[in-house]
Amino acid sequence: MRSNQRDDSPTFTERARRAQIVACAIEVIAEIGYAQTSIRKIARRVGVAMSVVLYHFANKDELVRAIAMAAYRSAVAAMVPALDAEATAAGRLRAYIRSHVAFISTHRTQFMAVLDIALSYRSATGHRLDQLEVDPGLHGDLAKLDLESLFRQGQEAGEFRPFDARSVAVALRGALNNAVLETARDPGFDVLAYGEELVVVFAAAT
Amino acid sequence: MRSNQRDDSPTFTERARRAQIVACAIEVIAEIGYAQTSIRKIARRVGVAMSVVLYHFANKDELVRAIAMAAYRSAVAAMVPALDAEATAAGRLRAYIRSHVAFISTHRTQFMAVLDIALSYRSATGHRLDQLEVDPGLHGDLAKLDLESLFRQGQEAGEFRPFDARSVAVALRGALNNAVLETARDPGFDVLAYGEELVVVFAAAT
DNA sequence: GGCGCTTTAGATCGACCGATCTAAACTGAG
DNA sequence: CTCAGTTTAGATCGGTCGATCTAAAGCGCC
Repeated sequence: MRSNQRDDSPTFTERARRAQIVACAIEVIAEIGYAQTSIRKIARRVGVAMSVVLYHFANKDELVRAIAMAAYRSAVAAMVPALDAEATAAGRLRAYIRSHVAFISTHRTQFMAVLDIALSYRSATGHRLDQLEVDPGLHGDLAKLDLESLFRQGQEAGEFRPFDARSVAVALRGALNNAVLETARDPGFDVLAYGEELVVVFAAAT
Repeated sequence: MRSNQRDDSPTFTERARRAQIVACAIEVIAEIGYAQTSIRKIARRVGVAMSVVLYHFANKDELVRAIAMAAYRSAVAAMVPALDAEATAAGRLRAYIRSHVAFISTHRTQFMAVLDIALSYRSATGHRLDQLEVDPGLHGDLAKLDLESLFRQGQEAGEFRPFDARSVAVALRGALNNAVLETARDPGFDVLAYGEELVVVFAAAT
């Protein structure tokens, strides 16, 4: 029976299974790619019937959302403290790049899976999604990771030259995401050294 | 009957159909994404039976290869002359960025389709492909578009500071590819202005 | 120890996939 | 006009997909 709390608290089994399914789904996506990943293959990896996965997640979209949520939570936990420790915009930019590549190197499969989802996912009408949906509680912390406003703050404080904030943000995000793809292509790629090059490049650029 | 040439010259119908199918495939991929694109949907867009597509292309892979070939050919035709007109490595870097973003803005759907393929495509074992296969005849010109060796040449000539050529190449490729994704997310994104920002950023960085 | 909720396996559904086959329609040279 | 080669439409194949349903098994509480 459920606990005597209000009826919204999940069972122990429920939470463990969901976490197990999410973990296995991340592995499968990182291995064979999101496009080739099916609920059947995830269930096979977990070692249960496919109906079990769809019992714990209403449909495929909800499973994908849970994967993204888990990744965002760990990324925020790794990066936000590093940014909060910096007083200047230039310092926060360095911390953003360094904590980002550090997260990539320590959470490789998780990041690859989420990036693959973000690049592959389309709505029913074929539109890409701007951002994977996350819990409302994460929005505040996610705002701290908005590069464009970080650049603007640095410009207002006179730390940065007056470049186009959006363009440089797009460029840096592209450079960071490409680090994940490069790691997928060549597992020996040194992501941390790459991050230090980015620190130099974007320090000179701003 | 076929022409009196040796038997490898395609019919007029053959070449026209292949070109038509490739063009429609690019449209479909750009609209709904490579993952959701099927031979059936391409055939529907062309207005023929699915078997017609598979009559002109042995299988899906050969069709994808033809799409990539067409895109590479037009990209090489647009970018290589711009690079050849420059005498210095710094000039070639500027020409690379400017001709690249110009190509993106003039061949948007084509570039989006090929990038989508490159990001989505996996081998049977799940590995990404490093590079889409192209005609041997294109390899020479494609080598001129290798950013890493461009950076190395500039360093040997003393034009560039001694940064890690591969890292900066990965960063620039990521920044340029992200321009295509940003355009997909926001059709109003000014790719040419973005390119000028990149010229400034990577001039300062090198 | 039996009851009720949770969780499971397995069968099944309709849909779409890439690929193949057959036969008909088309086309141009003789 | 005839006929061989080219190109087409349409049916069909085996397979995988996400989703649903049913019935049984598991399990904590009384």
